[in-house]
Amino acid sequence: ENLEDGTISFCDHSNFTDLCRGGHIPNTGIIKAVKVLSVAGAYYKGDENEKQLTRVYGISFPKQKELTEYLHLLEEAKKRDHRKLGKELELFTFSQKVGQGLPLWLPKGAALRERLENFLKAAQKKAGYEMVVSPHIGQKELYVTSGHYAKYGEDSFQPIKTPKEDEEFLLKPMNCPHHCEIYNTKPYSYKELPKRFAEFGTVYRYEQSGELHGLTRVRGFTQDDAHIFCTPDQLDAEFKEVIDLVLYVFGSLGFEDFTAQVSLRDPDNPEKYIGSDENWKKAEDAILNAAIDKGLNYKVETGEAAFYGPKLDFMVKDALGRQWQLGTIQVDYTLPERFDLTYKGSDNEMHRPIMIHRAPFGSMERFIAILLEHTGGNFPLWLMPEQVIVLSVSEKYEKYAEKVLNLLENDEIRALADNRNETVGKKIREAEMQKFPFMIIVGEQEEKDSTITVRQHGAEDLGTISVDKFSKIVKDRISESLKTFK
RNA sequence: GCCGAUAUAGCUCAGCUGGCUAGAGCAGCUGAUUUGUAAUCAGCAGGUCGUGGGUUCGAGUCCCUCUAUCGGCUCCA
Repeated sequence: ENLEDGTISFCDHSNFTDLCRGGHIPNTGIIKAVKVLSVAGAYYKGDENEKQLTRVYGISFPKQKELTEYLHLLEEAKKRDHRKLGKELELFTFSQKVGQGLPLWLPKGAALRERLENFLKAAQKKAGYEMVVSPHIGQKELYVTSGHYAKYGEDSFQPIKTPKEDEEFLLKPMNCPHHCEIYNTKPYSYKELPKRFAEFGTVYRYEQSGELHGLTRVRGFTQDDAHIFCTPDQLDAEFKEVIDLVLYVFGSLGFEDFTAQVSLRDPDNPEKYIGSDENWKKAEDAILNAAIDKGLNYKVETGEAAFYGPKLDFMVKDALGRQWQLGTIQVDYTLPERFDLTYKGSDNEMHRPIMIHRAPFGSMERFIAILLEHTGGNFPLWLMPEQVIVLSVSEKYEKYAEKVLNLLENDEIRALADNRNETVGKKIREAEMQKFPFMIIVGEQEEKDSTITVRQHGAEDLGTISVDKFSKIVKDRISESLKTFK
């Protein structure tokens, strides 16, 4: 039942016949090295309303050696897990009391976030964005207007009541409606467009409990959000400029292995989407054209669009090969209509602007998680919470260590000193484990000659040099890795 | 939300088929040591064994509830 006649196939093994798409081996002698990796439930036909079956995941290799190598690789990948590294490097944590999926950012993690934000802010400023700020809650009416309430209202954090009857507020699950209202504060001429409103907006979504996953899927997160309001003539150029910005962000952070995914609507289920066929067609064409024009290596996925418009997502894999969406760009004709956004054209008539939603990181949380897994905690030098640690050979050289520290701080190098009563060996071991890019050792010889001895994490020692020379090396490395936008 | 597993000190873990005041290493504190490229030594302190209930003479250990986490599924504005 439920299978198409003529496409059904079977596999036979002596007295056993399996209904199967194919690919049975004649006997198990062919697969030498077998390992069951996990057992999990899976819905029949991938449908939540169907029964759940038990799926057994395993892998096999022609040789035991290859299996051993593969298992070793898995172990190595687990060491790069952002949940493990986040704990070890004291970047973020979770608390059962605070709540599921609500990350707490520790000082080092918060500093890292801030640096990433400033990096993007600088690029956005050059690209003509203006920063705006919107509140964390909004009246239910706002989301009824946007259509989000009808689509997600039941499955969201429920409305907040006030002493006043019939008054209801929702925790902000996205920033777009707010930005539409910001656009709506005054009339625009076509000469003023595009308007580009950017905000690091923290949003809250009631994700299913089983879906939460470290920092990659959480219930409270900050989007590096912006909405561009432009004329139809400007759409192509604006969309391409956003692609350039995303590629710049990915390039600066060493993401080379990503795929672009063009998500279109499922033409067989039009009830899942809002907006006219004509506008969907226009939006989908605009995205496809931009992807082709920019020479992106993209893949089209039908039925993956957001309910209000198609999107271009930048997908990156984590340490264990699971795919995550980072950057996203979406074309939207629908919200401008729902919020009755207008501008006056050169023909002296009122027109409807087109809205582009975009977030190059996607969210700060997920981006940092994937960045952690990709770098194994060895972030680009410019992003490192602490770039240098000064290790004094004994407490006798504490003063000199402080002096070196001051010199580095004057050169805007982020450094700290370890003057504890411990052996050099121990200080080095701990600094290595904390992944400090540079370790400076100072003792009797260095103090006498006013020099420092530099050890690098994962690279050759720099030997004994002057602080000035070291500062220059650090600065050069930073400018090498961090190119400015445009 | 669903299927399955897990939860012992700040961290990583041990605790056999239920049986004395629950152990170790690291981290912490105190003291000694003043150190030259991945762990100096000694002592001390630290745990209502995730929560609530139950079975039992006796529960970290067995059963149930809830919470959180992990692997998948489904979902992802």
